[in-house]
Amino acid sequence: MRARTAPTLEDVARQAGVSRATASRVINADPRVREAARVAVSAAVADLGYRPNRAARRLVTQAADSIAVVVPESDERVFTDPFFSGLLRGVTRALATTPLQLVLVMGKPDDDDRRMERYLRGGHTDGAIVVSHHQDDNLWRVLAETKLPSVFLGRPYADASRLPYVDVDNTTGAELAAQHLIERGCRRIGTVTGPQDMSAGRDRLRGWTNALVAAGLSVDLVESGDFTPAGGAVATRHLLERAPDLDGLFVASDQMAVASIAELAQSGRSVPGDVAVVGYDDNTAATLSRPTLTTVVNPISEMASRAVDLLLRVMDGQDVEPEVLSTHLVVRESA
Amino acid sequence: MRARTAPTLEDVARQAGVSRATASRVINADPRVREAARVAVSAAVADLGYRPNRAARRLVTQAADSIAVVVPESDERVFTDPFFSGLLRGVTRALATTPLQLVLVMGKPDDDDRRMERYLRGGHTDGAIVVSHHQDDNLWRVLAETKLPSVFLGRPYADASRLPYVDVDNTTGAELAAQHLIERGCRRIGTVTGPQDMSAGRDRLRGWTNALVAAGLSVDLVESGDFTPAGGAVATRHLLERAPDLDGLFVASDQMAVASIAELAQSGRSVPGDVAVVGYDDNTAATLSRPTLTTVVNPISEMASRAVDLLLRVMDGQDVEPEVLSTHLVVRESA
DNA sequence: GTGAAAGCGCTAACAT
DNA sequence: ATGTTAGCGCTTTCAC
Repeated sequence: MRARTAPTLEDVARQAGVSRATASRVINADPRVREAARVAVSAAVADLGYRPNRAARRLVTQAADSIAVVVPESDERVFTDPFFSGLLRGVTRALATTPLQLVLVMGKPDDDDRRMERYLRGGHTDGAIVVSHHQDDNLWRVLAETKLPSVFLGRPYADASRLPYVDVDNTTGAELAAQHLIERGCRRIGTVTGPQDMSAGRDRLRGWTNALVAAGLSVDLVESGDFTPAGGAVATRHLLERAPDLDGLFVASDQMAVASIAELAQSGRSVPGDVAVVGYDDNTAATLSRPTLTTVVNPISEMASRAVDLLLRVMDGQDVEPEVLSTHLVVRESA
Repeated sequence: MRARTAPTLEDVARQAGVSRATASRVINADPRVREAARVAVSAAVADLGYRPNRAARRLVTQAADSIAVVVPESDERVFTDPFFSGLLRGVTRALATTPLQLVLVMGKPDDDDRRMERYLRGGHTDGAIVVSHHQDDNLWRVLAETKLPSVFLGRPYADASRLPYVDVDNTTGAELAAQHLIERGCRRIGTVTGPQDMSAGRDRLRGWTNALVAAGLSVDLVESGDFTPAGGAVATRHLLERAPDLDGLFVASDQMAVASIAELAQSGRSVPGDVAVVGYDDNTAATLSRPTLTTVVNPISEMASRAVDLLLRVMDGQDVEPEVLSTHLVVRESA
């Protein structure tokens, strides 16, 4: 009859005929243990179904055994935008092979005073991945001060942080999108941007601008969005008022692009017939949309797992370089 | 100058001029402490910015300070289906006012052997909320055996478990949907069901059947889906082959309904002109879809927070009764 | 009502 | 290479 309570390291040691310390060494892969002892302990662990008590380990190592994914956005946004689903999926998968647990920390900075900052400073995690970083977020400062190993997913707005990051080449991505529109024959091309206090938002606007300038087209049709469907709809409406002859549109996120298409339909315009539309992200919204979206791939899951790799290396004390992934366009029905 | 390391209970006690034990009592709201001591300790806590060390507390109380949300589905599904986003949002919010942490446990039972079962048996959490329960999942057995406080979100397939649950009246919801189609004048009405090894799938089929039988219509046009867009598309195609004269369709989830509409369009049929479509869930897919979806409200976030309330009470040793929420139809463009 | 002391399960010096 | 020992920060008897 197996004992009611979970087996402890003590039990393992006794059954293996060694001391607690040796058992601990085996479990933590310390090299200096005899083969025989190693085998005995491993057998005991398997037999007893031993699992180290996390709380006890944390208490003594002062490590949290977890990493935080920090998202300075409302839970509403986080749980509603496919971008974040992809993010969470990537992080979850990358963490699956480690003993690390994922702690999701979200909320606008002002939401609950400085809850996030307190959490980060509290030493509750061994590392952090910061996503959706805005210009005014002082997260990078907190992170630098606490020396908490951390990496940004998406280049931080100001490079001043000197913190490692993984990003995708948003500028080129947006250029690809705009060029596609131009090659299609569009001449009156607008854009609904992402937030201009985020590097992704700015880079995508820059890419769009680059392409239009190169083609000798006017770059006046810019309306700013905030990556939400509602914001995208408003921006599109404004664009239409300013340029009823709009024939091409680059929208900085798929979620906004879907809203744009709805607005366009509302105004009696067909897509891509009257207005060709290119989105950004290539998430579920792109394939669920009618027409399906021509869009730029934003490999969020891959970026997430790369960010985890990077973070693991930082936590290991290694020096790391930022990583920037390349991207490409996926042509579907909308343009 | 503040100390580099976080203040401990010892520090608080010293500053308040009491023993560690008394400080602990104040923090845990033990009634037997003098008012003066209570005030002194509280002041010290505030002054020092003291936060109890979770690991230490866990170690001694043997409690995990966390609850698990158990989803026997692939991470792909969980992070892709808006239903689960709503779930997570509801749980997160309900937990915000407690010191409990959320641990997401997901994966098909066979995915990683019996990882889930091990986790649940391991005593790593103080309670569990089980979502998306299938007929063959033996989770309820594990839960009953371990006596881990738990509640199902969505009635378990077999009531045998005697475990508390919160559910929504799926049968009535589906009836509402079918009745709407009937009142609209549809006479050849089909349905794409949810998985028949889940109570939600069966209840929704039952509701559809009830309504059609009551109206004297044939109930032969049933094709089973699995709540995924791909499954919904296939089922719709089959339905169309069997009944080219289909004029009404009840789809058991919004995600599948969107796929159905795409299939319908593919076959040259308009919605709602040729075929009226009603979905189920009322999540983001419903409003992002073109045409927008007429659908039945599935108040997942509310169910989630109710489930948390229920679980908290179970953890507190109280007896609880299952809760079943009512629902209603939201009429939009698709029917 | 309060303090002293034991101990939760583990790791990490420090011996040997 | 291995055992002994001392805590990590907290709660909880058990005395007083």
